[in-house]
Amino acid sequence: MATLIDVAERAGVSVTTVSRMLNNRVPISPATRESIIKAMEDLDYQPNELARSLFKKNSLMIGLIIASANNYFFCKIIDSVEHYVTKHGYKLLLCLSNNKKQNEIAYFNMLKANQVAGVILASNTQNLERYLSFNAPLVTFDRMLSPHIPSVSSDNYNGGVLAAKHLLEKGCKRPAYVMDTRRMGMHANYRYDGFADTFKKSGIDLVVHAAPLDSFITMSYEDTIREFFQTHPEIDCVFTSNDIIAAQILRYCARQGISVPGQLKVIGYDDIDMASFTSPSLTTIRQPVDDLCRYAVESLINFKERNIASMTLFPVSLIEREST
Amino acid sequence: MATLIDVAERAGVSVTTVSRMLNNRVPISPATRESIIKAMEDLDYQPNELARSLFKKNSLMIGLIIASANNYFFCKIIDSVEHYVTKHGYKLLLCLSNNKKQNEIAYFNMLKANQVAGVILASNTQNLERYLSFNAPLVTFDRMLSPHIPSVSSDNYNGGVLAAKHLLEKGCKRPAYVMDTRRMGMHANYRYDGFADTFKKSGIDLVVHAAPLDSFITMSYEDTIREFFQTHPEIDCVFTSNDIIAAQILRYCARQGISVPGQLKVIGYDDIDMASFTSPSLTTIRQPVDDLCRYAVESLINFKERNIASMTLFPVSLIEREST
DNA sequence: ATCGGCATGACAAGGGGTTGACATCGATAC
DNA sequence: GTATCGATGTCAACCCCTTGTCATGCCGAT
Repeated sequence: MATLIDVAERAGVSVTTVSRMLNNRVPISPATRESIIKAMEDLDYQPNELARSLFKKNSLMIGLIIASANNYFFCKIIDSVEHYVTKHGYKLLLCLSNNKKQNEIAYFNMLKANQVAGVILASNTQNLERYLSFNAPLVTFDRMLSPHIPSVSSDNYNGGVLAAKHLLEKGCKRPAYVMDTRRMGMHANYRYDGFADTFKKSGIDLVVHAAPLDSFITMSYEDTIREFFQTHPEIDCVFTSNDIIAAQILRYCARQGISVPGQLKVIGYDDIDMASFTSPSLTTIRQPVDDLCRYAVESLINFKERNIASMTLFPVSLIEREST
Repeated sequence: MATLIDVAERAGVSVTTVSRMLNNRVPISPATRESIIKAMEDLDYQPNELARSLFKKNSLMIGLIIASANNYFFCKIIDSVEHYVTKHGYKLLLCLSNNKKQNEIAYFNMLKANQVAGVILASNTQNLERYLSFNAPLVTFDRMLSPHIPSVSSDNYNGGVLAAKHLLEKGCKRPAYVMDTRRMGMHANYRYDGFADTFKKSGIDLVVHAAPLDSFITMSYEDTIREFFQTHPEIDCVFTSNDIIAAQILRYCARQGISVPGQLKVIGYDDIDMASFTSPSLTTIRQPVDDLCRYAVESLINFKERNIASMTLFPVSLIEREST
């Protein structure tokens, strides 16, 4: 690969001049500028980002640690984060942890070793914070690691409330909540709280059914759903902690001849694309994923002081489709 | 961040010794080794990968250029590629091009500037090769860029053959192929060829319907499907160029009261997870995506000579489910 | 006492680029 | 004619780590 020296020689100027031009540090005469540009093109020159970052003590890379790319909701996050990272001239280092603590720690150390400009942590097992030393800005997505680390998430509690109100309006009396295993620090836990609180205000208790840990990584909820229907044939509506569970419930119903929304109303969470592909299409709580991702990325990039620790919630909305 | 110098000072040895230990260049006495390890732990030291890579003239990064992470098939690729990249001690730089040539070129240059160890190109518009200068190993995924660049893909022609044979066995007489827009160099074009050739041998012609360019990025095929059914009400089976189209056809049929597989048999391509979520579940041609990705990653890592240009095809299989 | 081998140290150069200090030189202004 | 300014050059230090060369000191073998 051509280096700065090659470019300078070919353009007949000094290395300093080329470097200064590339970094906009000083006015350059049109003639010089042009000959440098010509030389760069001739040589197909790309400044070595490694050398640059080494000197500047930061690379224009942002790390995203997330459990898997096999889950449709996570894909949306990856897609959106990549978009904003690139838009701001950064690059995305993607780290898929499978939700395992040792992987998360290893990735985190790797990202530090690569001097990343920031890390978005959208995967974690509990008690991770003591392993992380914070020299790069860090923001967590959908979870709270510690009060000192900013987190972004949708307004999960309200999501639960909206779902419950909607089902109450539709006349449901025997609700259920089917969810991924509750894990400490997850904002998603508030979905349940909002949902349960709202039903309780109407004097209605609900059934809760949880999938095994980490089902969401591979999106395999079939056993959970079968089990759920076998143990709770009486329920008349179900709210799920994500659209994937809901979609699989719809499929289960189709096979078992349970009519939706006639016999059972189903409402999901997230509003992934798949929610509108199912049949019947899925009523769901929409998270503004794109906004969340943008905020996460931009808060890393604009990070100044470590003291702006906080929690940022984005509003959710109910999208009514055919399943309720 | 702590540097090598800090570690050496704290361990009471020379920088040279620490570096040599880290790089396994020389035997180190147990006592020294231990005090260095202790110092590294105390200081939470991570060797600066940038400096390391700069000296070694390569970084342990691999770039994946792909159109989007919003498409379920691409997600599988991303997931799998990340897995193998990490397994071999490399890191993944994810680049989402939206299938736009200028983005691809920009990403490619960025990857070169970051001295990546290799690039997997799974996105491209036509005639890209003249923009790429090859100092890093490159492998294309599902497309052929030029005879000099190795490509990996599934055996698409055979996939088409399998689909056609299966439908013929089921007694279909009026087949259709619904696909993404044909683009030059895509291996997926052979799906059509295999499918059409096989039906032609039985004296049967087929209807072809194509979605607008780039529909696959957002997976929006609704208009295409409506149009297709309006113009071709007579068909009795349909093969699609991917499972997402097929899933949306199933949904269309559910809404329109077209019974599957009774009135219409549907067969997809890829075997993404969603294929088993639909109702009825989807018969499809399975690609061994994980094998493809592993091969792509490992062929980059083991790359030695530029002269092993070739095309590598992986076998496909028909997964029969409920839709046929 | 001598020699060889082992573990380590000291030193310098190098990877590619950035930056500050200071010098140079031609052109413009007065 | 001199002061000024703008564009560029020269030089050295620096970012952090790696590596080759040569030196040193210690230990065990002879």
